[in-house]
Amino acid sequence: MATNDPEAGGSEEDEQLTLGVEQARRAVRAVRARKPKPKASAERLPVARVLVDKGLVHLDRLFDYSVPARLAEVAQPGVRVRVRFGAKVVDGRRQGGGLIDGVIVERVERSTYGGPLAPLAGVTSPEIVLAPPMIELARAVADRYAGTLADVVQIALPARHARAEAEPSGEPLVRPAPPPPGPWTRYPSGPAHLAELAAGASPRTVWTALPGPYWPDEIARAMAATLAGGRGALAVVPDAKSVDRVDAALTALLGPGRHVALTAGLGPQERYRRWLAVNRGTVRAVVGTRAAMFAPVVELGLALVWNDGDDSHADLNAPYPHVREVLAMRAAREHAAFTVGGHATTVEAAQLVRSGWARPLDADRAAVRAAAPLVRTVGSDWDLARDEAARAARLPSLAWEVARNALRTGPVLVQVPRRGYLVRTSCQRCREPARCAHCSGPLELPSGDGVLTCGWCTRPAPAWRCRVCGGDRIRAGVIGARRTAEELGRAFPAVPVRTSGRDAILTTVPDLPALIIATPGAEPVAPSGYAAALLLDGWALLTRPDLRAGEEALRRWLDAASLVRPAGEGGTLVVVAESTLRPVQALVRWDPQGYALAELVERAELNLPPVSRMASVTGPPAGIADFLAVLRLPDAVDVLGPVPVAPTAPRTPPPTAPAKPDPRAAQTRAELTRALFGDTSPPDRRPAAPPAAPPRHERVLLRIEPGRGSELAHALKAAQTLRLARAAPDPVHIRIDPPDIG
DNA sequence: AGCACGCCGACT
DNA sequence: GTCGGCGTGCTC
Repeated sequence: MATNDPEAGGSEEDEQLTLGVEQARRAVRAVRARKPKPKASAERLPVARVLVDKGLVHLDRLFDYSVPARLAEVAQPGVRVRVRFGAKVVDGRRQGGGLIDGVIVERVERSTYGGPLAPLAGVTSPEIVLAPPMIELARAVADRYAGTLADVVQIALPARHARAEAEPSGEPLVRPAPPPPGPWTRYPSGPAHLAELAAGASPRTVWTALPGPYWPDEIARAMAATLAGGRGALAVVPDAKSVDRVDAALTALLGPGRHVALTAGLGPQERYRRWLAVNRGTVRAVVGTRAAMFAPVVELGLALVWNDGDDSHADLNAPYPHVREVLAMRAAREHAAFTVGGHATTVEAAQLVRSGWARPLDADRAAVRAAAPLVRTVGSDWDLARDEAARAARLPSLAWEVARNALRTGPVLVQVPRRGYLVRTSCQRCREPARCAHCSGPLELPSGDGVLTCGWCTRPAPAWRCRVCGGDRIRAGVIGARRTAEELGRAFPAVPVRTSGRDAILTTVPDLPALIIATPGAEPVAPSGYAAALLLDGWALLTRPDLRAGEEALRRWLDAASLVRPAGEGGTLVVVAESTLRPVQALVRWDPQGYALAELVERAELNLPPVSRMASVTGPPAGIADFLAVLRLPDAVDVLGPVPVAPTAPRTPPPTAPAKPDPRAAQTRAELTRALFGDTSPPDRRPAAPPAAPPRHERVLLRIEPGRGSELAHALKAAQTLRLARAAPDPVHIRIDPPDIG
């Protein structure tokens, strides 16, 4: 067994020390006196290609090292190594160069590098942490997102913890028996789907989950069926709260110890311990939050993502891979089944069905009707509640009456939008977001009485007309806050009020009359369902400046509505939004698929993602100009902009932040900030100095026709690489599938 | 990123 | 005559 610790055994001096101090000193002197003798290399595949763990420098290159004979066996592809990097060669000998970490990507017969190879300094551990299939996946993800292999590996590999590694991982598991279908019997093809998984088949499905509390159990059963077929299963959910629910369902189904939960909240040791159990194949079922998308499940049979529209599924680290995309890539590469599930359907999921890549896994209308609450709408023509306090809370009378009745039988959920939705323009008459006639970008109204201008291509739109209703009057959106929620308490003085939001998230509430006020995503679960839910300020969600505003609003409503009792048990939902709006209609009809499909068709007509692929490039104007000059685009790429970007962070971190801030995320946010604002000099020099003009930054959007996204990513990466190689000033940031396009 | 080598001003 | 400015370039 080779020595594992490079500090103890990596250098020649140390090796000699085991012979005794005096002897060693003599040996060292002798070695130094002698001409440098080529050390014996491994006979087979004497060259290791190493991904070195060093920032931007190496771009996307691997570095070749010779494999000393003593490491020939242990230096397998996928092991962590220590190498000297940055040494200088002075008359045939290398000098200096620090020891840095790396991972062996492959072993080859000969190097393509012209110069002399340095030897591997040591193998950190014989554990194969990045087996070739995982490296190939990481490379594919890097290509898809125009990022580097090193960045993706950084996301995929947890930090090593030596003590966790020294522990045994337990015994391999026996296959469980296939689970009974349970709640899957509510879906016509549910039991058959489980049977397919258990039989080792790999169906790809877009699962529209019935409302109600059964989805964690349904996920657990799909995973258990996959285990029964002798394969592994991976489920990625948006937040720790959801992990806990699926975790509990898995434990109920399989007993303890047959699966692991991977969340950001774990300490380094426990995280690595669980990850190793997965990597070693002793545990073959994983549920986790987004970083788990790379969990090295042995013989993956099912990759599942729940609620893929939730923005915490987009990684916060460059190159910002998305769980749905990564899992789809894994399923395809590893011949595993794939499921994207949720109460809502994203446009991306609809596209998977429409393209034939996946098939729907739905319940029929009768089952939907049996499970969903009664949905009622309150449009703009509210009559305010007659009750004095409800009036003060600006509560529509319908909402007030529904809540008052429901509070006799159980808790009532009140969903209020979070603060901070931006102001953008929409049609005065029909509320359709105003879009540019040329590129479908969002129209913005500069402060004062400016001309309507496209936020993407900067074309003015003086003669705008709504493309839906033909209206020509613009309205600027404003937003309501959570103040409404506080006032609600006064409208129902006898009822306990609890809130669940960003800072203090409740997971469950008792089945007792109470008002539960929550922001989207933070809704607690009531064991027997809420008696009613009020979705307030729906229009504020809908006028958000986001391409996904409608989809997002519907998704949040459906998630909240899924916590309400079925209509048959009196469950009622009141949404305060115009009943003529498409997302509202989709909620009333409980038709998320129909909505997503219509949205997809429209996106296709407007050349918008996900039908077209988009990328954004952000940076100082000089950097953008240079980048565009260097960029060799394939034909049929639209270049939209550049436009100045507002000095705001592109996206707020998800509300699922762990108790301890993730330093990696923080680092990235700092990086992002730097990228957006340029190098901010310390502001404390002159306390009285007027605020410096914010450094200008620009963003350009690039759009390519469907099916050619990889060409765009490739071109962007090539340009970025070229600029980085010559250390061009004014670095720019590339983002594929930017989340914040108007 | 570090850390070298590289070719032009003020010093023992 | 040297020490040293950090401008360009490489790291297997």
